[in-house]
Amino acid sequence: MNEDTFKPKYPIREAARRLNVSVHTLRMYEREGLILPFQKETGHRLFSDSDIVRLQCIRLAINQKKLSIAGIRSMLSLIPCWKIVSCTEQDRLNCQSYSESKKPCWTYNHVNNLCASIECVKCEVYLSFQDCSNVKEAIKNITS
Amino acid sequence: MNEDTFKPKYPIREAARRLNVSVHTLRMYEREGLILPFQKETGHRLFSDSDIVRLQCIRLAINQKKLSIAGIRSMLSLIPCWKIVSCTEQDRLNCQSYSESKKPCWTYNHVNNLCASIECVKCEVYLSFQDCSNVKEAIKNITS
DNA sequence: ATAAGTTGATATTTATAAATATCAACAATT
DNA sequence: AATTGTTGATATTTATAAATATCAACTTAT
Repeated sequence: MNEDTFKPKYPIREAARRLNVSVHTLRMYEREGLILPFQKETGHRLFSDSDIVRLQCIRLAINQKKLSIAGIRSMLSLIPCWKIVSCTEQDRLNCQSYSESKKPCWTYNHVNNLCASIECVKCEVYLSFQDCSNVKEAIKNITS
Repeated sequence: MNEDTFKPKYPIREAARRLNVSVHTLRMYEREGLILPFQKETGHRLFSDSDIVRLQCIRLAINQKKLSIAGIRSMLSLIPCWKIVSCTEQDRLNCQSYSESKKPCWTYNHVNNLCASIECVKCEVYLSFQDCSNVKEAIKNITS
């Protein structure tokens, strides 16, 4: 976890090569809400080392742990983001992600709350769940 | 939710008939940790109306929401049981379910903690998650 | 210029989870 | 007695998610 862990680096083809999956698969994971890669103003994606680790966790969850993409999405939807970014009660009331729970918070278009002023791709919630099996730890931490 | 919601009633064959699945499938769900039906001293299972509802939710999760059994198990593993049954810190330290997070708490053989003196099948944690999509609500409740 | 990227759609392949269907040997229920 | 239940194992079927492979039309990078 050095200083450029989160630095956008690899074009999609290179990321796919490193993960041994197809380019299409990476776009699918994005469409499904599992990842949120950096995009240049031109629309071209650049993947960071953190993204690679995140994707390795996703691959592990699918191939070894036998979770479906929907299952991973459901797990990520349980991250108590409102505690991590310190939402006010009013923020929560205005948050679709808080009231629903079908998609990870970073897949929503946030309006009228704390997250409206944050880019999800740079948000602590997204960045700290590089490893998708850490959701329970997060729940423990906020309740202790 | 009347007084006999949780009363053991239906033999496995009758439960399977009501849910339109095979008897084997119900046993599989149990082996996978998703359900915990009452068992007579003879080993014969009896399913309650609550079990039927629970199983309907499981069927919905698999067939409509596209979760795998492993995915449902992972979701249920995130229930903050230690808050629901008011574990002490020492209870938590002695709890395999707290330290791991691969199976729902009711699938563990509890020793040296609060749950050692409770039958999981009668525990509030198990009984209150009849609807497996309520995990986020539970997380919200304990953090507010 | 060539290579690599984009979106969006569609079609196919592949892998495998989910479910069913079997055994056998035995016990409990009605 | 006949039915329904138990465990445990195995084998097969079925459904479908996951992944790949295609298009086309276009844009960006080197």
